[in-house]
Amino acid sequence: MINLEQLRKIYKFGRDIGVKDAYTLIASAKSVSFKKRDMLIEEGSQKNQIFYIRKGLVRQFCINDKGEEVTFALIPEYHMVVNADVLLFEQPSRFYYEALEPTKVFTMENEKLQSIISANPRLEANRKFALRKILKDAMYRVESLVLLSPEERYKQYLIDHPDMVNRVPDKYIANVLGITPVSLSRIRKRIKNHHKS
Amino acid sequence: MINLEQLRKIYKFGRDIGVKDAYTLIASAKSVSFKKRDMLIEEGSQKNQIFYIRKGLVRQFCINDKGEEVTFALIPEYHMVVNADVLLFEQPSRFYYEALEPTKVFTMENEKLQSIISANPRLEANRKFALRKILKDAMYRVESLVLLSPEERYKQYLIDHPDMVNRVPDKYIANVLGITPVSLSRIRKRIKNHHKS
DNA sequence: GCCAAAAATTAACAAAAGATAATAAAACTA
DNA sequence: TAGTTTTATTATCTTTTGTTAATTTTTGGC
Repeated sequence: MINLEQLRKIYKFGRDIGVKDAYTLIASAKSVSFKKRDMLIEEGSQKNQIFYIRKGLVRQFCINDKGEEVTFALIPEYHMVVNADVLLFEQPSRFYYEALEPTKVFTMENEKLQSIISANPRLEANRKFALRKILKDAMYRVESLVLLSPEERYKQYLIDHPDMVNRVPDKYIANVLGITPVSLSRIRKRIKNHHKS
Repeated sequence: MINLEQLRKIYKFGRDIGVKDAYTLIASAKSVSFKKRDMLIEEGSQKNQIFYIRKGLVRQFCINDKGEEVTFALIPEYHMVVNADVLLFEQPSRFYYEALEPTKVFTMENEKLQSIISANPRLEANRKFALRKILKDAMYRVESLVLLSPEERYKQYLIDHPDMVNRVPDKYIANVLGITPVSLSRIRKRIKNHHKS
């Protein structure tokens, strides 16, 4: 059972949502737990599912032409997992979504979510809020990739996600920043040395 | 005066919009023309204006710490200009928006746009459509920056924006791709040579 | 068409990044 | 805890990029 305190925390992302509306959503959502290394979404999936991470950490990755895994995003608790391929690009998912930690989510078919929102106009504001958050994150990331050097990008990442570095291997973070693990290791060394002097 | 054919073309971006609704919007929008090098938005602006480019080309750029202009985006006709700083990040614009060609836009205060949409529920679908387009573009760009090398990124850019290369200096495109103009020149040379062999 | 300004290319060098492999450190498991 | 596996670091070498400046090419205005 979920109490009000938890509810408020869960809906941290939805600044404007009321408790009643949150209940409406949660009541219709499936609550699912994933063990470490379980897949939330497989490559090729066409299912239009939306996840909300209550607890845990999800890694979005694809397999490149050399057969290597490339981590594209690290998505922690209080964030949404939306599959852009299915939701926006109307194509099968090119990405896997894997739980890196024991992970608890609420999940719902997008169609169902949309019909619930239609039936509860107050939720519309929340949908807008969630979409804006996703857009903000994407914009912010474009900015850091275009305007910052890899080293600056890593420093900013540490500021923006201070806990992430303790939760996942560096090689995942390297991929997210668009560089190789070897290069990240060198950047870390460089920063350490500059700091000493 | 604007005829129906023009209207359909203008609203290319709004797949689902009806002619009546388009008129509602256009009737309330200001139609503005910019000469080459005019600024649509200045750095520091707090105005929450939305632009729709009917014709022309807009360059979004900022000034970096060395005082150099860095082009962040190139926005051609049939696209929206939204100032993410004001609209999403609630801060003064860090960017300039400059017309690179004689440019005609429709423009409206975001508040006004929102109230018109509230009063015309059919427009809601169009708002969603426009927002999704912006999100798609941002996501696509993140992907190309994270997963592709600069050379691959340039090749993809040529495919996605085949006309852009004839409309703007290469140095702007280099910035958009997150590389220096010198580096882009070398990439172009490399591609030309590989193609020959 | 000529001239001035802007842009693109090239050169030369330094710095950083990619690739691959070897080694060291850490994390996981039996 | 010992042993295995994974991850991080380091080394070596190649490639690419950044930086700065010189040179060539292109563009735009008169």
